[in-house]
Amino acid sequence: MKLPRSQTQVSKSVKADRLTDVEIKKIIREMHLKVTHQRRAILEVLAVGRHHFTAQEIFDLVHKRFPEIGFATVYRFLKKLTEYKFVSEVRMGGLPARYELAPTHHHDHMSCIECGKIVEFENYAIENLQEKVAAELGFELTGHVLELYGICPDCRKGK
Amino acid sequence: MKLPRSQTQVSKSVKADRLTDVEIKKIIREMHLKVTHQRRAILEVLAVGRHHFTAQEIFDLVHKRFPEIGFATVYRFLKKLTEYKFVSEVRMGGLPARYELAPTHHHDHMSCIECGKIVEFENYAIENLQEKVAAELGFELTGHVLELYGICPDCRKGK
DNA sequence: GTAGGTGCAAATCGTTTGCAGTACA
DNA sequence: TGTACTGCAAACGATTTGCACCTAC
Repeated sequence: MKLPRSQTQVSKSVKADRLTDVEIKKIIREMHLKVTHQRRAILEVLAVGRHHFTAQEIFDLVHKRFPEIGFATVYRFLKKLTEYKFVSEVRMGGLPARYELAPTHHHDHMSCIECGKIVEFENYAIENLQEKVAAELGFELTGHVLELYGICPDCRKGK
Repeated sequence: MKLPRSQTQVSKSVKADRLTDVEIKKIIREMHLKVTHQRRAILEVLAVGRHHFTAQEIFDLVHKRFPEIGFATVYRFLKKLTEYKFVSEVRMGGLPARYELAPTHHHDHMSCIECGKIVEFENYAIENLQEKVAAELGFELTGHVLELYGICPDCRKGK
């Protein structure tokens, strides 16, 4: 196998950036919830670009189509989605939580401590070393959390 | 195979569980702040056992000796201490932040998902790779969280 | 003496909850 | 039809801030 120049891969959205009506209904029904237009709209928003959205951002986007929607609805549904692992919740420092549609592939996060922006990455060398560390400690590795914090290109320029 | 000089170090540091008056004054003065009894009390509390305390816990403990102290003082000083890296702030989920006197050596954690045991380790290769990843993403790295989860030697045997 | 520190209370911010009305199955 | 869902507003908990009074230097 040919090794790429860098072992770090920034995940590009090779994933579909929208969910079909059928997929949306399936997700909601799997949680034993009723399919409402608010919930559909929230899932549609989450699928766009598969970014990491704050509850506020999701609210704003859904609000454009359903001006009557309330924050409570957004939070309540995000909580359910998180419980059922359909979305993953990322919290950084004191910043508002960010939500992303559960990724199909494993990845870690690099977050900007100033603006909260999150970039996904995958680094095979680090993953391998984690296995090695666990083995040296006599552990059977079952999972990990790796979050890098720093200042993103934009915020560095902005200073 | 014989394990070569491993890059993974299990930390065994024996830290003092109290700070001397001189050390406390030194810390405060390095931040260009005035030495008040409130600030001394907060540092003394943080040194006890070197646990991870919430602001509330620190407040409670200091409050026993200085019933007049306010939350604002605790938070304001913790913020300064964090800025100057004398304490590290750990935030988990939506839970209140926890503060610990900055350990002399950086370390990460490997936790057993069955018995909860935590082993500290330090792996320079991983640390270096994290720097590399951040650089590739254009970020200035300021910190990270690496938690490995798995089953410890004892629990593996026990099965 | 004076700049900086303090306690208090009110303000803020993200998030949660109670409730009365609404809509999906 | 009935129960789950919704929007609203108020409640919440952690943290921050404004301000008049103190205190270390």
